[in-house]
Amino acid sequence: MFHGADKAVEALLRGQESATRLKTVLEHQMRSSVSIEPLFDTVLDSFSFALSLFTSPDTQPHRESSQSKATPVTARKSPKKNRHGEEGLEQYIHDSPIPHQNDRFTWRKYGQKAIKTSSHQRCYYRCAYSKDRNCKATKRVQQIQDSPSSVYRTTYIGKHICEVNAFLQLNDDINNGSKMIRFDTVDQAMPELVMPQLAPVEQQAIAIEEDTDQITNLEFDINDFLVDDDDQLWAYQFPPFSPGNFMFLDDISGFDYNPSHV
DNA sequence: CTGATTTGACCACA
DNA sequence: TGTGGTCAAATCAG
Repeated sequence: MFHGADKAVEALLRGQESATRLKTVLEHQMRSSVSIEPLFDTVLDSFSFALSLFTSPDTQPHRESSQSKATPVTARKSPKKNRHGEEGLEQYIHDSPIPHQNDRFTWRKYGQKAIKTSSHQRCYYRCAYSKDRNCKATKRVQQIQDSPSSVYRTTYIGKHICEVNAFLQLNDDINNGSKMIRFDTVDQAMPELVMPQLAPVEQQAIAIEEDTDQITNLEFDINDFLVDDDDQLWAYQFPPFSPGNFMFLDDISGFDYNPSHV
């Protein structure tokens, strides 16, 4: 096997788990309000991630699907300082047929400009919490290919500080007796916070009425799988959706997932 | 009324 | 000096 095989296996397991959930949702679709699109995306992303490990085991894989692709750009040819003198900010490019909007973060448009090399205008967005939480993350969206096969390029620049700040604030506010698990430190999670997320499956509560009149409550979150302290693959590759990197023990009671057993 | 978007002007860099 | 990125006032929408 190659370096990263364990990660590939985990990705495949993750895809399998999402497919199973998708099946459950589809079987009860008529009575469920849960969106299945995030689950589709999760399945596709998981398999794409695993495949990328097989095809380029020695490099940090980037996620790619039939509909879109995302490419981290860590080294700019000539890091251009912005007007505040910051340079070398991490970039992440995401190409898709539609503008990449469902990326968990809240953006505020602050500019739009015609670009000389393109017939389409470029839109500039910054984190909606840029002022409140001093978050410097920005993104640019530009159509780089005309219809019918139009392609929108979303370039994420900088790291989201807002979630960390929100987490710290939340930590101060938490005074109840709930037990938490920290998956990693804030600093460890930080480098990837700007990256596009796996299908942003928000905390969804499904109330599915079974044929047997049995009520089953399925409450899940992608991050519920980030329980392996020894291998922080998913915490690194797919940062959590909730502020900070913690979850309540109540959420994972009965959880029985251990990749090392596979 | 408030928050979000638009848009022309300004600024920094190559 | 041209180009791309950001600012901020004006405008729009809920």
